[in-house]
Amino acid sequence: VAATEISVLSEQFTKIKELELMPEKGLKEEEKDGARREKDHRSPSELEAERTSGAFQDSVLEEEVELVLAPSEESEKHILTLQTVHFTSEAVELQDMSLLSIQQQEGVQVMVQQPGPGLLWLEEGPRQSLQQYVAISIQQELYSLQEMEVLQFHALEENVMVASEDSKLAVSLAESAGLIKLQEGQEKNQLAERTKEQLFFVETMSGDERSDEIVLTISNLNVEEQEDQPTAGQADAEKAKSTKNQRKTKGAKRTFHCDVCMFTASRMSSFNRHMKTHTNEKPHLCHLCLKTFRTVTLLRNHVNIHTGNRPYKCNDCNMAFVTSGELVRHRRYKHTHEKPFKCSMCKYASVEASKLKRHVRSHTGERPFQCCQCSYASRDTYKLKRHMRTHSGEKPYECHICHARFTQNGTMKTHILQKHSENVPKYQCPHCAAIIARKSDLRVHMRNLHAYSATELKCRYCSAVFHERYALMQHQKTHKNEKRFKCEHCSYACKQERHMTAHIRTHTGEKPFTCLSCNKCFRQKQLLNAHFRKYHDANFIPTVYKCSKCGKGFSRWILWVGNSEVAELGGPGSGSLLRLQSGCPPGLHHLKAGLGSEDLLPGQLHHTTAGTGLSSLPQGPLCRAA
DNA sequence: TCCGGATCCGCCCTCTGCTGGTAAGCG
DNA sequence: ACGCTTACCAGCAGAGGGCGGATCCGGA
Repeated sequence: VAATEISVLSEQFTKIKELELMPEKGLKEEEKDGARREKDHRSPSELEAERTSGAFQDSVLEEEVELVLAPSEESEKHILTLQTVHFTSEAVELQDMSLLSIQQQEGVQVMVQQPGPGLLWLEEGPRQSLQQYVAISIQQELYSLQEMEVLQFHALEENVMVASEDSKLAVSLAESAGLIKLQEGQEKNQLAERTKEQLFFVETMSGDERSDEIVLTISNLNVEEQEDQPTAGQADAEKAKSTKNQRKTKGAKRTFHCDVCMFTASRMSSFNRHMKTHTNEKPHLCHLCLKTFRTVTLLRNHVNIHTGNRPYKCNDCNMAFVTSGELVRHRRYKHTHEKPFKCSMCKYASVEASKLKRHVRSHTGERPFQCCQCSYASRDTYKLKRHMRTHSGEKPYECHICHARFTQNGTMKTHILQKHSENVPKYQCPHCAAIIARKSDLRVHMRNLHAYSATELKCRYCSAVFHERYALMQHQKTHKNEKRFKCEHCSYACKQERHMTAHIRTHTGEKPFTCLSCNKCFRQKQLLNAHFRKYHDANFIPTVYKCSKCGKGFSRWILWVGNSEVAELGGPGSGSLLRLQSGCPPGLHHLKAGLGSEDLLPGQLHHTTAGTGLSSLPQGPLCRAA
């Protein structure tokens, strides 16, 4: 319990209460427990005038609760010690009209409930120690006073000159064995009628000479927040302050208006129930999770979550729900397909209003959920949450087979489908033979190869023009086997430009590749490399392929695959070997120029004589020029 | 006080589609 | 050997469906 001292004009309270207090003793008590004792001989209206003058600006609380009490600046007395304490909600009992409730737990706790005119009552539990606590809650904040024995409360109405002595509620803890209410119902009503101001000032003071009595006086109070430390409680206080129970009579029918939210009700009970929505009053406790609720019905629904009790069962399927609302919604989604919320800009309709609200953002472009780390903003909370993984690096989804991790569940499922599943669906391009694993990639394929191009796509080899890339590529393939590069100086022709470049050097005599070791020059880089390895690389061991028939060695050989394909391997040499079907050389024999294809035996290595090359071999089903 | 309907927020999911990096094929 | 092309792939965002849970309110 803190003992914060504030200066305040306080005489008014004593005048209001008409209490006889001893300033000297009050000062002592104030030093001891922060309670304030002082007289004030002015009326509430005078106080209000001073209040509105706004001179008083001292802070009351030490820590998280900072309030500014507004009465005046004249008094230098210390009025109240306030500090937030943890409040257990045990035995909080409020009635519809309750204004104040008091209870004792570990000592004494005083809880000021508002808004609403009505009762002031106190509930007291067993005293457990001499150290008493008085907790005062003003608009959800809870404050504590220490070592208080006698509590006296005084609720005052704004602009009431002097409150009746009878309206005071004096409670002696020694006497209080249970609930103590205002003693006179008539006085309660009077108080209820007159009490309009919803903020209260709580004043504590010693009650008698024995120094074991403390008087709390609750009166009107302007509670203002520190500018730099707004609190939820204060916000509610302001809301509550503006909330007035307005009973308007129109003929025989009365309506009740809430100034906070414009709610109206025709019945007092409805109005009172509504007004509870503007407070944090939640007296119904779930004993399983300690959550609190405003009504028994809400609590009952909540407890059903714990127990698994789902009383609302769907007749069309085996689903069951805790609340009727869930069942109705489920039936709309799954069975009736009723979608009452329709978009005015498109054909979209939804079961829930929130879905329509979310959908409308796709029309308006509204992105209310801003990322705090980049410029991204999303249209709903989930997308922002998902986006935040890009900053945190979180990858919550793991492939159970290869343990690769992913940021999104869908990405992981695609991964499993593509990498670890059989019979993976493929997507056939409707315009070509391409088969692509993903639909989205097929779309990319279509866009790149089959989309119409406004600009003309010219063939590299002729004057043909196309507007589709795929058609151009198909056309250019027709040039593939053409020896379209023709020598200007002889009849040589070839398919590749680089070959023609090398050939031209035979006419120009150009030998641009020079051996750094012996200055010998070559027309082609490969020839230089072979020269260098053969004559200047000490570690070079030439590979020799021997003819199985005569034992003659050769530096290169030919891979013959099946009956139709020939691939040349190996470097230039004095001759060539020919292997019919790779990896199975039961024997080797020479191939001589002019040898017939019938002499080539499958599975055998053959060779050509030096200088003849395979191009001189006869063409046939088993042997093509390579 | 209770019940049912309605509303709201939040969470998680699927489906979809685009993007950019990369490896492999090809010329 | 090199550059271009392209399918493959993970990352990421848009849109929407469905449900969980809390809350409010009218009416019985």
